[in-house]
Amino acid sequence: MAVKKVKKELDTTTEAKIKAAARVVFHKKGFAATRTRDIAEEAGINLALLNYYFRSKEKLFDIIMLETMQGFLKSIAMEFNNDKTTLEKKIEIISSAYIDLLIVEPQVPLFIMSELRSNPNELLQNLNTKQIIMNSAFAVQYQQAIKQGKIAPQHILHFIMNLMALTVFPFVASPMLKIIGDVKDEHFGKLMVERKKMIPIWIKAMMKAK
Amino acid sequence: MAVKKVKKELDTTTEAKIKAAARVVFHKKGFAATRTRDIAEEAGINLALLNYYFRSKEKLFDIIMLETMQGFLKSIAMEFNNDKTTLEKKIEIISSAYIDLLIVEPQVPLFIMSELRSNPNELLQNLNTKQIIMNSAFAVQYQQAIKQGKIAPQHILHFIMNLMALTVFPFVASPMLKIIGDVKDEHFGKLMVERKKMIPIWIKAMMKAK
DNA sequence: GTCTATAACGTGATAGAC
DNA sequence: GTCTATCACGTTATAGAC
Repeated sequence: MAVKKVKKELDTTTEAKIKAAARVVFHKKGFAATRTRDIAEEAGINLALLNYYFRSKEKLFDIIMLETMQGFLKSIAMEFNNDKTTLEKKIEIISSAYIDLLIVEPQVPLFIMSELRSNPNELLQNLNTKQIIMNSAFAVQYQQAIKQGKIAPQHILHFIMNLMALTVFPFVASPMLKIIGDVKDEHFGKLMVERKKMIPIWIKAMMKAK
Repeated sequence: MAVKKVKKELDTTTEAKIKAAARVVFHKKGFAATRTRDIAEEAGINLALLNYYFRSKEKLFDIIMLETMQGFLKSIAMEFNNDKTTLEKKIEIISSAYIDLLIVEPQVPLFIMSELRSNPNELLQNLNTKQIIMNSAFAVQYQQAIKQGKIAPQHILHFIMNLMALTVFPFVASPMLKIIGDVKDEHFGKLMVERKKMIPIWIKAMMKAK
């Protein structure tokens, strides 16, 4: 059958299998600690194929890194630029969507942050999330709310830090939290679900405080 | 002079120089990405001396890791167990002390968290911070405040997560935040100082919200 | 204790048969 | 496209002179 492969089958392509495996292993161990052999094994393919399709470990990594960053920032960036929703609604949507995302792929934030630490962040410059967020519909609404005295006059970066901190940090710190708090995986999951309700409430309280 | 070295001089010992260098490099790059040669160079000593004093890269790493974790958790653990201070005062002291600490060594949390990710956490088990926090004076005060209706009935781990998130996360995520927010290092530092004042205010507002 | 030289090993990448 | 075999190199660790 010389029929062109349809999209559904893309995941079973050798190339796709390698990418999927690379994603898993890189996310779990980071660039320096993963061996190309780990990826090949995870993908169930031969080591040579990795270089055949992607030329080098680094090239493969760059692809995974870029896609991961895009996936991670896309959800905020989009909702920040949605001019149909109120400030409060945005907070609910973002934190809820993020926690759902992180329950599925809890290693992503730590992966991104630890890789960004050493890398001369050329990769990031390409993601034009930069001014997309600071000039977003959200930013406008935020400044308006301050002018109207609805929220305390705090730098918008504090807001972004706080929102991300409350949603993302527990996943980044989970190994430590599980030990400090002596919490099992299942219980930890329950706490995260609770946070979906609480974070918007907490954030709103914070924004008014001064 | 066969006089025993006094404490002040300990830092100039070869062994101490290696440890100090190892701390710097491991914190910056993590275990997998650092080469013993990097440490030797940073310490200004010969590579062979590293193995002479510490037997292996891994043994040296374990020492740094343990000391770093202890330093990082000591400050919370101590204040949590201080029964002379009120709940509110504890929050102020902890967040302020932490931010001061992190301004000096901003790489520490990311180092700890990324190394903890892969490691079978035998190291952590030794730190008996485990039940020290959950059975602390703070924990008692926290439960009392809930009973007295002073704060919303939320699992104490949520509180710990929130306090750590607000103080620690900006340092963990700083590379990303600097790009998203287009912030220079100097401005970032100013934001962190602002947070010393704000975090206790925010936390108190959150604790009452429901 | 400190150095140089080198051994022993792991890992990324490729050549070449199929 | 996929495999086996192997190269080339960097890195950890040690032997042995000083």
